Parts: sequence; structure tokens; C-alpha cells
Amino acid sequence: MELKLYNTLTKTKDIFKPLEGNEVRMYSCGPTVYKDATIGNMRTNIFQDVLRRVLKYNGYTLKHIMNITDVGHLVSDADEGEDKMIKSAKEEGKTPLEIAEFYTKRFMNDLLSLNIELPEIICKATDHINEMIEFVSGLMEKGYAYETSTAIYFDVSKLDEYGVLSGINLEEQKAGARVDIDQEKKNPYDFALWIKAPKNHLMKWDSPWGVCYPGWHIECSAMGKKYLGEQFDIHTGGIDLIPTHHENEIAQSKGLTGKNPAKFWMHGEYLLINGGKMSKSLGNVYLLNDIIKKGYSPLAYKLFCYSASYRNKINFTWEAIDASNKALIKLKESYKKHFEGNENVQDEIINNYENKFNEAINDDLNMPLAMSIVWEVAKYSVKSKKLADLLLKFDTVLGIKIDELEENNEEIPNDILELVEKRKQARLDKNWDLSDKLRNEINEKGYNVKDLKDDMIVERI
RNA sequence: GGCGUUGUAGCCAAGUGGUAAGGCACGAGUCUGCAAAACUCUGAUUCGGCGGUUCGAAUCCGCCCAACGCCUCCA
Repeated sequence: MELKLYNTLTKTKDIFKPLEGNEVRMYSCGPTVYKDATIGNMRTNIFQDVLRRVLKYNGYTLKHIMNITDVGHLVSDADEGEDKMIKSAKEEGKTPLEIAEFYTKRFMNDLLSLNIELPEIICKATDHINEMIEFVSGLMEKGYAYETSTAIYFDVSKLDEYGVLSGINLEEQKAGARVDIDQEKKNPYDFALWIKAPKNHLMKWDSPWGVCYPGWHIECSAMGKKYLGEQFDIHTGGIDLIPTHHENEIAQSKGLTGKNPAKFWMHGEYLLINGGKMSKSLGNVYLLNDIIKKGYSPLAYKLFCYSASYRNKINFTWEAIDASNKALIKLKESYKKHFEGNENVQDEIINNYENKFNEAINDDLNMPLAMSIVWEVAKYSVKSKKLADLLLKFDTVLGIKIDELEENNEEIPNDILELVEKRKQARLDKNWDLSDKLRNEINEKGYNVKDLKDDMIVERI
């Protein structure tokens, strides 16, 4: 079946085929590890995970790279200001390395909680300083870069075109409208490849241009080239990376190799919070941990993300997460019912569902549509192992561990268990007054009882 | 100022010319000593508004209204 993916470069859904053989080479812009990743960041990671899984579902093998940015991201524009890593280090009284390790670990934990497959290669910027220096040297040799008193800049005027992703037209942009002009820069859109480090700068390396540290974009180009070659299949990231980071990556690579590094550029849209942007000033920055703390499964967040297309904004509300959490539990219970079922379903029906599912995911990862088919299978009145197997197959794309019930590992305190035992007896005695009284008592202590035919289940409310 | 996106039932949202997917909530029923849970059923003659094109529009065009985003670090 044909796989179509939306390509930011062409602004259309293009048919996807790997450049070489059966292997898909893919690069994803990873986190800058100076603070915790938000659920917004995680939406992009979930999108990338679905992409991976859909590619595998289509029979391709993957060579997927994700970088960890542990240096060189400045807090302000105009190529000046503090490095984010260093700023966090100062604030938290740690070294930049400690900061990077700390937040990398927490980021990885989030990926694990969300059952996101790890890329084949995860690489750190600081481990690839030499590759970056080589890249910059190459650009200098070819005349695409020049040195100023503060940095090595990329000269965008040397390119045939700049802004192929975002569609900006350099001539129409007012220079310095929002950014102070650096008098040494040849063009306002020139960006720093390599920055000369002030004496007290914490992270710096020797280079042909003195003691320096990398610019914001060079790491991705250098590492992409090292692991995936001059041109690979897919480059992904958040939508905000289009106008600056990805344009500059393309510029750098075109300068050095003459090629756009990726055939497909794919971008995940923003997550909105109550209809607006997530921002510190509004106090609506949520972490995955905030969702977990409220008693929801992290996979409920993943399922929530599937309710919208990755290319559309989605509005986060607690009501919606609550809905997704219930849906998650229901889906898993539906799987269990099919798994325990002994009825038969015609292969034709199975094939039909599978085709519809394939069609949905292969149409630019249409997860909302795919989910509607998943639900049809889950709710199918005939309970059959064949349908359980089908759901399991779908789950290779969904990654919600459909065959694992959400575990309730919480220990029920003894005093609650005692009340439950008393209530069981009261019910056997048909002493409804006492039974109701005990139920109220249990509820007041924060627990709920579910009466089954011969048993009683207790759980925390 | 420039560029762009969105507006579909209470909430999250599919659907881009052929007569409104799905999930959750609500409501009804079954079950239950009663509840809860579970199970079953149910919801928009209508897609921000007004015009237009068309045999036919949520889908195309025009205008208007509203919300949001980018142009600066951000997934």
C-alpha cells in the first residue's frame, strides 16, 4: 500500500519511498537538555514515534538519529546572550555537564513512560565537536562562511535561495525590524556557525578560529551528515523549528554539499493549553509528571494526541485527558475480552478492518481515523482471539500496550480491607443498612468498592 | 506591519464536492437489595455569519466576525 506523508518542503502529501533500498534514514531534532521537557515537547516525540512505527508497519527498517543538544543554544536572539546550558548550570549550582546528564535522564524517562521507541542512534552535540569544526572549515573553504571579530557567520547571500521551507523572501523582510543589526554581518539573515568564546565562558573548545563554541544549527547538520550521509529520507521536528533552525540546516548543507539534506521535512504542530500557547508567564506549562500526578496514565496522554492530526493544533484540557484515560482503560479491557473470547470471525472481516487501518495510517498518519477503526474492532460484539491478534497488530503502531491492563499496584491499607471484609459479611447477611454504612465509610477514606457477583474489588478513588 | 492557521454537538476532534467518523461526558435502559462498575441504546436536518458557484458544499469562491500562532529562544 502507498504511504503518503506531508512534506513541508513541497507543501503536499507526497508518496514516500526510501532513497536507498528498504532502509529509512531519518533525523529528529531532539531536546536541549537544560530544563524539563513539557507535554508539548512530548507531543512532537509522540508524532515521531508514530512515524517510526508506521514506517516499520510498512515493512521498512530504520536508521533514526536523535540529537541531544547539550551546548550552544543561546537564550536570546542576535547570536548573543547566555548559553542556555550555562544559564541553567549557574541557576542550579551545577556544571553544564551535570545539568545535561540530569535532564537527559529525565527526558529519557518520559520517553519510556510514553512507550516511545528509542531511535537507533542518540548522539550528543558535545561528542561531535570535531565533526562540526570540519563542517565549518568546509564552508569557509567553499566561501560560504566568513569570520568576524565575534564569530564565523554563514553568508546566506551566497545561496541561490534561502527560506525554502518557510517561504520567507529575504528582500521583503525588513532588516533589523526586531533584531539589532550586527554591523559586521554581511546580511541580516546570516547566522553564526561558530562563536568565539569570552574568557569566562564555561563550555568552549579549541578550533582553527580560536577558543569557540558551536552555533545553534551546526550540530544537526554535522551529525546528520556523519550518521546518515549527505542526503537522507526524513527530517523531523517541531513546527517552530521551520523558520530558523531548519532553514539554516538546509543552508549549511547546501553550502557544503550542494544538497538539501533531507527529501522529506516533517513537522509536528503545537499543543495548545485551553486554546492558547503554553507559556511560563501564563503558568500553564505542564510536564508529563503533572499528568501522572493527577492519577492518569502517561499512555492516556499518548492516546489523547491520537485524537487529532499531528499537523493540526490540539487543545489540551483536563477534561480531555480524563476522557482519554477512560478510553485507554476501556480499550485494554476490550482487548482482554477478545483475548478470552472463543468465537470465530471470518477472515474477510479481519482483512477489511486491517485494510481500513492501513489506509488511515498511510494517509499521512491519520491517527484519529485509525482510532475509529480500532474502536470498531474493540467493540465488535463477537469476541474472538483473531480480533485480539488484530488489535495487537494495530498496537505496533499505537504503542499503548493494549495487552497490558493498567496496573493498580497500590496497596490497600489493612483498615480498609477490614471494612471490606465486614461489608462482605453484611451483604451475605443481607444487612443492607450496615452494608451501606460501611460503604460510606470506605468512600470517605478515599476508596471505592465495586460489587461483583461473588467478589468485591477495592480501589483508590 | 508582513506571513499563516483555525472556527464541526458540553469537551477532544475526523471528514476538503455527494448528503455529518470516533472517544469522553450527559440522558435512557439492562443488571443490582440500592448505588457504583459493567453492558446496550441514544446525540448535530447541520458544520462561526452572510452571500455566490453547482444538480448537489462543512468541503470551492467572496465578504464579514471570532480565536490563535509565527516573524525573537521555543516541540
